[in-house]
Amino acid sequence: MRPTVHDIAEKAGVSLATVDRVLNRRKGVRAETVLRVEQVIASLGYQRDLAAANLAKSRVYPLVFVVPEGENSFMRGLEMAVHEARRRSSVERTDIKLLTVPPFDEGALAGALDGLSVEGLAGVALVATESPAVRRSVARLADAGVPVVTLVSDLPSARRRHYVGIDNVAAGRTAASLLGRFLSHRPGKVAVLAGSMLVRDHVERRLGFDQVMRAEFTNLEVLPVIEGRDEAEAAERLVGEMLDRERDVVGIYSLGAGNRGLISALMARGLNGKIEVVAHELTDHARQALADGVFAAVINQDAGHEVRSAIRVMKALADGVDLVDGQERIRIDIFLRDNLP
Amino acid sequence: MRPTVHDIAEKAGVSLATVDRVLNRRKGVRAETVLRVEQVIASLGYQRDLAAANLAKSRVYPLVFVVPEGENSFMRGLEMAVHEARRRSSVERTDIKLLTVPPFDEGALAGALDGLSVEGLAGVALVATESPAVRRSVARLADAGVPVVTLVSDLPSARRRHYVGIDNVAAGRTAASLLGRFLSHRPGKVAVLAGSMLVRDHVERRLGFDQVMRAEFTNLEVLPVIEGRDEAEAAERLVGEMLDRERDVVGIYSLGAGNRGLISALMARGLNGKIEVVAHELTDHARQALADGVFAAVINQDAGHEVRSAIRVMKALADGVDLVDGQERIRIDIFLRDNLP
DNA sequence: CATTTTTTGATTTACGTACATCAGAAATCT
DNA sequence: AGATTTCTGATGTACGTAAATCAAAAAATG
Repeated sequence: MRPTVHDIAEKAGVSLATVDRVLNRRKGVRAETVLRVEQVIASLGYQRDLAAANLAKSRVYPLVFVVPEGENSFMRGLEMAVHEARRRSSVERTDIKLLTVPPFDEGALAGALDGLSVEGLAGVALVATESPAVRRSVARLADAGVPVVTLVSDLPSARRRHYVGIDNVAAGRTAASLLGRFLSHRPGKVAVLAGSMLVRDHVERRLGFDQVMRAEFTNLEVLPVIEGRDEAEAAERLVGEMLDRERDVVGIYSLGAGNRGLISALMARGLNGKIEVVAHELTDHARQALADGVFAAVINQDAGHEVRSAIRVMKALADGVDLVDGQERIRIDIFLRDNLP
Repeated sequence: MRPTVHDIAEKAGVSLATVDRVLNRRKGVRAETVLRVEQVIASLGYQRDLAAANLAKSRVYPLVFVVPEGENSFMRGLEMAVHEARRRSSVERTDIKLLTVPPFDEGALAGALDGLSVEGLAGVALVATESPAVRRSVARLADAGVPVVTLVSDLPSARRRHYVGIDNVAAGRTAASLLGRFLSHRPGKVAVLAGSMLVRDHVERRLGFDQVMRAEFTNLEVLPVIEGRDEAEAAERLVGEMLDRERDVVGIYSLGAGNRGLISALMARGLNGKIEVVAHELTDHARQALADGVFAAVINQDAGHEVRSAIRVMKALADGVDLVDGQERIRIDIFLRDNLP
């Protein structure tokens, strides 16, 4: 049997009220007594029963998710996952608010964060855009004692408590490794399509991709990055121009969300299947492209997992409880035509 | 606010005791009254507060894991994951027993299951070996109302309630797809090293592998399966003989646990890096082989995830609660040299 | 109709914690 | 020393459910 507050009170020779005061850091206890009680707590290895505590407090966890709006399918999937989680709110004692902000817009993101009333907030999860204003907004929340978690794209060294998402450098390395091996020492050029170099995940993927390309696949020349702002039209146009301009393009790494445009550009030129493409995020279009042989591989992160993980992490941080690390590591999924779920 | 038993009692015009009797299927309530109360429960959308109920009952979940013993590194990892979970027992209200049985031994497994006292058992998770005796033992547990879950290797159509593990056909297909693309239309032979065709996961992986090989990579000839019983020495000897006998072996799919033996056989002949190898399970040896370029890819299932999932599933089944499906889907991890964690 | 059996209500205790109140003890100050 | 402030104890209520007891009411039985 695990020890209870009663056991502590008895062993420390104090009343239940005093134990409660110590446990919940309420004032009105002599330092000396606090120490004695804390020693007993440690010696008994007491851990509060969170379920009982939450019951007594009628605890709910008010959480906020901030996600970029727009046509980006992955973000829409993330939003759906948040709604999904919301349906479990009564069981999980959460109260989830979802905010959407214009993509790649530091001011809007910072503004949304600053607009949050900090009162009783148990956690904030945001898809981060790199900027000083956003860092300041995160710092404000942190100062107010609100656990902040970054989602999908990190903001390292900011005062976020945790990052929920894949290792994007590793994702880029994986993409390069797959592409390089699929092209097995055939010479040629490789193009990279990104959304924007303002979001960290894209920067990191590119970094990882370049690392491996340069080190292992010297037969391939990596062309300058195309920034399609994660919009289908822009991506189609830019990729089209590149394809018309360059000769010997044998591979493309699409590390952002412009997949629909990319597919159109390839199809329009009858290059589908002739160029090896590795893309990110298993959206409907990407899935179709895989099945059709337009994409060779898709690297994915599971939005449902990420949202559930973010919720677990925010609750744990709010409660000051340990995380099960392995459980919160978001993994890189690799899909080929033959392992589509 | 979600409705409580008090709300039900009030609205149904009965006492709390009667509500309790209905909710917990105790006798002593007229059929007519039961109906009325149940209607109110449905109309209010009442859901019992599991945390409060477990608190009142001082509920613990006695669980049993049955895992094959022996040198199989993956199974040892699984065992470690169970011990890890055990450390969280007090928080998760579990009481976990771990049994090990000789591998590939139907009788031993069935015996272990039959030896379990069913009293109050909240769930059993086993790594299944295909056999009528095992099916019977599973049926006995099911009859006694104990939720049974298969782990890693399934026993479909038996009375297990859930399977926790990867889709092994998809894994085999993935392996074939990777191997085929890495060898990009080079002609040659491909060998398959399995543990035993008595365990379903190995059978299914082979099936998926053959499907894709036959359909997409006709340039490659798949050699008859080598059964190494997941033992290093046997695997080394059998693979060695195969390598000495066959010419033009360009790829190997190791779908079982004989990786150490496989690596030795390749090294001894200086074939490391010359033959593309796709293997299963990211053990220490496999990791090293990946880093050294002996293995091209490793397909993995995360033992920690599987154990945690099995526990969640058994608890949910014992409580008659819905699962979050997406959360319990075990994913196929693909590791290349460049995305090793 | 009386008797037995079944059903129901009322009430209480428990689970482990949170939190509030009030009185009394101990320490600190004047 | 008396007054004030700071601690501490005792006690009770609450959270939502489980479970037990006993009495009363209703129904079924003879």
